[in-house]
Amino acid sequence: MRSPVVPEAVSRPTLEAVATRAGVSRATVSRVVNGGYGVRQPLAERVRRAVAELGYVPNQAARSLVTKRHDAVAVVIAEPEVRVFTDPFFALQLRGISKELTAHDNQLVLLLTEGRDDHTRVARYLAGGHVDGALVFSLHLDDPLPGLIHDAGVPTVFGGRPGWRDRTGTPMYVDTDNRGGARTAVRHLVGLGRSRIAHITGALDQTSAADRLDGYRDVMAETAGGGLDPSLVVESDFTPAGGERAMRELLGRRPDVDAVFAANDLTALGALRVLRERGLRVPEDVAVVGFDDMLPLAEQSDPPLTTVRQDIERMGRLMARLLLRGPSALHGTSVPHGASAPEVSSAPDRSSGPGGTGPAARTPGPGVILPTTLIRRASA
Amino acid sequence: MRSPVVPEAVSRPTLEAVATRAGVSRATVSRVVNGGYGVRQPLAERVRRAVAELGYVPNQAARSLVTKRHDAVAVVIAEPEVRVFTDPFFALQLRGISKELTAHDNQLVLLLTEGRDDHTRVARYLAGGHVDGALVFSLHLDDPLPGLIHDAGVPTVFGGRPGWRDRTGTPMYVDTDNRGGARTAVRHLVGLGRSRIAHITGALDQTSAADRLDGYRDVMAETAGGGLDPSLVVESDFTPAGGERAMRELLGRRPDVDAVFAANDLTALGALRVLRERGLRVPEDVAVVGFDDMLPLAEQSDPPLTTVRQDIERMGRLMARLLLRGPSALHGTSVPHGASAPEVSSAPDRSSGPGGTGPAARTPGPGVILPTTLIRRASA
DNA sequence: ATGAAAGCGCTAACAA
DNA sequence: TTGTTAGCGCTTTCAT
Repeated sequence: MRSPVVPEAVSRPTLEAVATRAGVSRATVSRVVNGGYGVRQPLAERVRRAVAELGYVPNQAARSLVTKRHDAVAVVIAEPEVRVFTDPFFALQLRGISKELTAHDNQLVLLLTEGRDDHTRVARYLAGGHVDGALVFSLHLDDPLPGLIHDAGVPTVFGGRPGWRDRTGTPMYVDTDNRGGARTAVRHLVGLGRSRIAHITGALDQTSAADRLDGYRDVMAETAGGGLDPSLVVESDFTPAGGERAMRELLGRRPDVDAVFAANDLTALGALRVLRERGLRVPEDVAVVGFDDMLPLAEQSDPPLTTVRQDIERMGRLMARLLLRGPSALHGTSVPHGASAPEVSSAPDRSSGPGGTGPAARTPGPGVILPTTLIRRASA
Repeated sequence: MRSPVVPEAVSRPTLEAVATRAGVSRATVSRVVNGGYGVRQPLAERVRRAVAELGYVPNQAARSLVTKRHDAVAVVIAEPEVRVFTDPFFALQLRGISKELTAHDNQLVLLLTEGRDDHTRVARYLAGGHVDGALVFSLHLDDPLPGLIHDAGVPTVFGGRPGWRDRTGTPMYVDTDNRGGARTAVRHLVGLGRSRIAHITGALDQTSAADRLDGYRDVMAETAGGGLDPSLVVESDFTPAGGERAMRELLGRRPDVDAVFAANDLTALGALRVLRERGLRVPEDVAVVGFDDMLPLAEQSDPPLTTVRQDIERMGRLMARLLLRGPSALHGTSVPHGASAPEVSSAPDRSSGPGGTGPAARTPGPGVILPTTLIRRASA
C-alpha cells in the first residue's frame, strides 16, 4: 500500500541549471559541489555564486543512484515491550547516535518494530539498499531479526552483546560492562558489611540481565561464608511492577535479607516501595543498589538511589562510529583487558566530554565494552 | 564532510534481470511490481516467480529519481534542552508516528537538532527533497526553524500549537487541549473545596505552558471570591528542579496555599518533594495536580499523582496521518467546537483502541486539538 | 495487454 | 583543468 501523493515541493534547480548559469559544464559544477578539487579558484567561485543564487541543493536520489551510497544509517529498535518507552535509555542512545551520524553527514532512519510482521518489513527495507548500515537494539535470545538482517547483507553493529551463537562470525557490538558493574555494586554492599545480599534479576532472555546476574554470582561466590544461596535470587523483568513482586517474594522467603542489588533502577524503585510499605528502613535495614542511573528517577527516589551508571549516550555514539569507520574508530581508545577507569565516583558528574570515545573502552574481539561507575547516594 | 565508504552490500538484481528471466520487458515487470494493473494473470505470475527467485527488491533511489516521491517523512525534534530526553513524551510521539507511517509504507527519518548550526543543516536536508514531508516538534517562540522549514517548501505538520504569527498562512498542527485540560484540573481542585489554588507554570515561551496558564486563569477568574491573585502563580520550566524551586518560592509568599496545579508531572514531583520536606501532607494540607500522566512516574510518586492525561501516542499518529492524507484524514473524527469526550475517568484505562483517531478531536482551523482526561489518584 | 524508448539528476570515466 | 558522454535503475508516455 502506497500513500496518496503528497503535494510535491516546487521543482528545484538542477545541476544543469547551475552549469548554464555559471557558464560551465555539469561536470565542473559537480566537482565544485563535491569539494571543488581540481577546479581553479575563479571558476569555482563563479559556480558557487550560481549555486547560491539559484538555491541549488543536490538531489540525493540521483546521487545515490550512481554512487550507490546513501549517507544514511538505519536504527532498528525491536520493541515488543513498553519498557523501552518508559525509560530514557532509548532516547539517550538515539541522541548519541544522532550526534555521531550528523558529524559524518549521515542521516538517521528509524525503524521501530512491534512484532513479527515488522521484522520482514525491516529485513526488506535493509535489503532494499536504502542505507549504508544498520544499528540494532533490544534483542532477545530468540529474536529472528539478526538472521534476517544478516541475510540482508548490510553492515551492522548491535547494541548490547548478542546472545546467539555465530551463524556468520561474531557480529560487532557495543555493550556496557554489565558483569563488572554488577560486581562493583555487590562489592559495595559487601563493603557496607552486608552479608545476606539478594539480587532481583532482569529479563533473563536479555544478555544484559544474564551478565548482571553473573556479576552478582562472581562476588557472592568469592565472599567469606560464600556459596551461592539460590533463595537470594529472584527472577524479574526490569519493570517497577516486577520489582515489587520480586521484593515481596524475597521478603517472604528471606525476611533476614539486608541488601538488594536490583538489575535496574526501575526494579529498584519497585523494591523500594515494597520496603517502605513494610516499614523497613533503607538503607538501615535493607540497602538497595540499582543499575542505569536513570535520571531523574534515581536522584529523586526516596531515598535517592545508589546505582551503577552506564554512559548510554556514549554507547550510541560508539556504535555509530564503529559502523561508519570500522573497528579503527577505537584507535587510541582500547586498553588492555584488565585495565579500567576509576570505578567509583562520588560526584554525580555526568559529562564525559563531547566527542571522544572516552576512557577505558574494552574491546574483546568484535565487541566494545564500556565501563560503569558506581554512583553513591543514600540507598546504600 | 562525507564519511569513508562503508562496504557495499553485494549488487542486487535489477528490473532488467527480472525481465530477462521472465522473458518480458522491463515495463511489464515494473507494472507487476507496482500492483500489476493491466498485466494478464499468467504473465504476472511468471514475473512474480522471477522476482521471488532472484530476490529482487526495487531500488528506491532510482524510483524516487523519476517519481519524485520518497515514501519517507522527516521528524524534526528541536531539542535545546535535556528535558525532552528525560520524559517519555518524545518516545511515545515517535511510536505513534512510526505506526502510522509504517501502515502507509513510509519511512521515518529522524532529525535531531542541538543548536543553531543544526538548524541550517536540517533546512538544507528538507530542501534537498529527500522526504515528502516533515513533522516538527518542540518549538519555542523565537525559534527560527519554522521559517527555514517553510522556505524549504516541504509540507509540514507541527506538534503543538505554533506560537508565531503567520508568515505563510497558519500551518497545520496537532495539539493537546492544554487550556481545557488545565481548566479541568483546576475545577477539580475547586470541587475539592480548595480556594487558594496556585499554579506552577511551564516554560512560558512554549505555547503548551502558556495555554495551561490561560486555562488556570479561566477558572480562577470565574471562581467565587475570584479575581486572579498573581502571588499564586510562579513561573517555572517543566523540570523537577524547577518545580522544587517554584514550590519553595510559593510557600515563601503564600504559606496558606491549599492546592497546586503544576504545568506537568515532573514539576509536580518536584513540588511534592518540597511539600514532604516541609512536613506538609498531600493532599490533606495541599492538594497537587499534574499534567501529562507520565508513567511510571505519576503512578509511583508518593502519593500517586492526580493528573491530566494527554494521549501522546495518538498525537503522533494523527500528525503523521494529517501529513500523509491531508485534513481529510480527520473525516468522521472532528466534532463541533463545543463538544467533548467525558473529561473524567476514574479507571486508568490507557487504551484508546488501536488505529482510529478516537473520539472528540477538535479542529479549529488548520489545527487539531486532542482532548484530555483527568486521572484521579491520591494527590488531589 | 505489452514493448520500445526517453529520460529523472547526477557522477565518473575518458577526451581534449 | 575542463568538457563530453555514458550510464545508475526505474517509471512512463507512446506505439504496437
